[in-house]
Amino acid sequence: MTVTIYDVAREAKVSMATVSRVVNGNPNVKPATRDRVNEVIERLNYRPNAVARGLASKKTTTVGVIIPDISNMYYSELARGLEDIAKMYKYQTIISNSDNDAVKEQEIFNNLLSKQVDGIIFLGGTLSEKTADMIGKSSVPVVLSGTLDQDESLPSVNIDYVEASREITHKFIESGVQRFAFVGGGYSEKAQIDVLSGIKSLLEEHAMELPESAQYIGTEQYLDGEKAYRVIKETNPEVVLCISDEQAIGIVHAAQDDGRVIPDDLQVISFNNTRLVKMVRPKLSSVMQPLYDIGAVGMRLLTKYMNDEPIENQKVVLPYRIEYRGTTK
Amino acid sequence: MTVTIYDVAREAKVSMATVSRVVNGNPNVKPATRDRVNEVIERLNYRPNAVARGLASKKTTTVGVIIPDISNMYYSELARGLEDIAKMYKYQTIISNSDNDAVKEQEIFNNLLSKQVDGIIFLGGTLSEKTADMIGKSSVPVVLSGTLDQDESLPSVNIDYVEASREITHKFIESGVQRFAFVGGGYSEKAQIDVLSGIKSLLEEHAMELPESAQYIGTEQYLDGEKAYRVIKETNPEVVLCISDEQAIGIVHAAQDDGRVIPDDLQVISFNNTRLVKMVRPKLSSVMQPLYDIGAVGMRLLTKYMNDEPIENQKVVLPYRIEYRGTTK
DNA sequence: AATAATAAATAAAACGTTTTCAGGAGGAAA
DNA sequence: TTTCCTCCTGAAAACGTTTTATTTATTATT
Repeated sequence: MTVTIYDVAREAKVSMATVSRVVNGNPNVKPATRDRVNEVIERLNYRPNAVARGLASKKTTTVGVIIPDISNMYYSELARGLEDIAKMYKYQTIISNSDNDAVKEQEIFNNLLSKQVDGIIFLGGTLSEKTADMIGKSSVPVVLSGTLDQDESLPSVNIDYVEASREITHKFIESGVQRFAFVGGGYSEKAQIDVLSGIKSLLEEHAMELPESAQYIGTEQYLDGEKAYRVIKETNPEVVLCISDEQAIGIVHAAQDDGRVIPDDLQVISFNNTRLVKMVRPKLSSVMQPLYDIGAVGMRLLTKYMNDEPIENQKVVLPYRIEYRGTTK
Repeated sequence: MTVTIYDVAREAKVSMATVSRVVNGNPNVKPATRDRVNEVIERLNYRPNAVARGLASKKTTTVGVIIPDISNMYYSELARGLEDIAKMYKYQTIISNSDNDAVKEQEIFNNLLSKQVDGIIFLGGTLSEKTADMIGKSSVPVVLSGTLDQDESLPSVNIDYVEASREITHKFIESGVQRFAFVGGGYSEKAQIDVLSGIKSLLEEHAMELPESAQYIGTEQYLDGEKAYRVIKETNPEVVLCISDEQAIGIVHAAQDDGRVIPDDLQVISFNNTRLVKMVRPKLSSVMQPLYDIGAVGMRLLTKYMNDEPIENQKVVLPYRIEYRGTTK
């Protein structure tokens, strides 16, 4: 039925080994033989069975991707970067949604190992201790894209949220802002912690503080942004730093519905930087994260591990840029 | 190093065949034996090698997904639906971006076959003749989600764009609209053709027509929407039907910048229905497509093919709902 | 208690490759 | 001519399962 390497060998009057060499571009084969084999391959329309190949060679040219939610713009952008680079290096990607749930992550991880993937990319806003443990013990290389583990010992690609947060806070303090608010939530727990610590550290330096009541942790969705506004307005903030774009937009609209003028009465800036930021009026000020690149660089790093290339930097920090658009003064 | 079925067999003092039966839940094994084997599996932390399994059984419990662009909200929503159902049926998904390019589709398809996937889901706005051909000849089942082939002979899941388009056009004609415009482009060629045919057929019934100059075909992105506005404004349309949400939002903003009031001076309605529609002001009127379900139902259909279950309907048409929000009167 | 029927277990082949090791064909060097 | 390389090629083992055909153990039937 299906044509195997054996059929090709017989037809070309060579051994399977030779066919295998031709298929894999091994130079140890006489050009004449090579041509003959290739002709037969063409004629029989032979397509190597990657499963058999994987069993024999212990390499599957497949990488696993653990992602919180592929329908989330932030992560789907990362995924695209990932996949492009994977394809460039001839890898296929098995993608699985985890909802950033430790139990599901564990399940997926085991499934991937059972499928004998050559490496794994882990995306997720939080890295639970259990998950970090599992990754640490992994027999195949794992790279974190857009996350960090507690002790930063795992290979990862990120941006520096603390620094971005400090830079923003600094700018607002300079311009005389007195009352800050913070909105986070959803998958982005790590970002949340870092951004908060950035704000707090800088406020502290200026003998200011961020009251509990000016902090809202929700679900990173648009509707949750509207909810967030109702909560934080109690502290009458002049500016709100918000992790998620969707939430930020929700806040903008809720504020407008409440009769506030953006950015005069309230300034808003977000950290996710999906394409959304330019699709609303006023345009959302945000931290430009190189989402595509975070994925792409992560995958590139993983290929290095998989091919035993030398690693200069197991922890990559990508640059960000802060763009002040319409929602800030 | 890695523990194999053979190690388990030796340790449990049974044959590999018995271990295999236990692992696969085959009932022909004495409870006592089963327990003993399971204990050993647990103790040795045995994890079956899916690659070897795939080779021996000729089933990989893996499905391929050919998708134009995972970072596109429309498709990533489908992908999430897909993957959830796949997971439910114990399948893993290899996802690959095609940009809806026939050559890439061909490449991906061959890679997937070489990986011995049990089935393939094809997503794409257009189905080129070559691609349709390839799918027709496929040795594994293929289901189209959100596309149709020319002669509608392939299994597919869709909504009826023609009907939706006619319904909308009818509503506007009733309300006295005289000048229509249409904006399409990007991956959604099939949708485009259907929506256009819907508009035209209904206009014809009312002795009206859609001039060429009121039709714009671009790239489905936000910025392209602004461009689209500049083109179609020449015909001074009262309403524009637009395939892509992003484009539609671009049109709304461009029109506003041009001093028009939405929806009084210009009404806009779109067909993609991503989460975007509720994230802009005024909220975008749109055809509510069950995106998640188109993916989910497609995958369910595929599982039926893969498991030789009886198929009632190889062509599934899912219901849509038209929601008139802020961008229409 | 003997036999038939059924259930449980095994041995070994098969799946389609890669890879290791060994060997043959030529050609160059001694 | 002999010996030594180098370059090609082939035979066969290995990869870790499932599956088929067979054997052995157990239970039911008379």
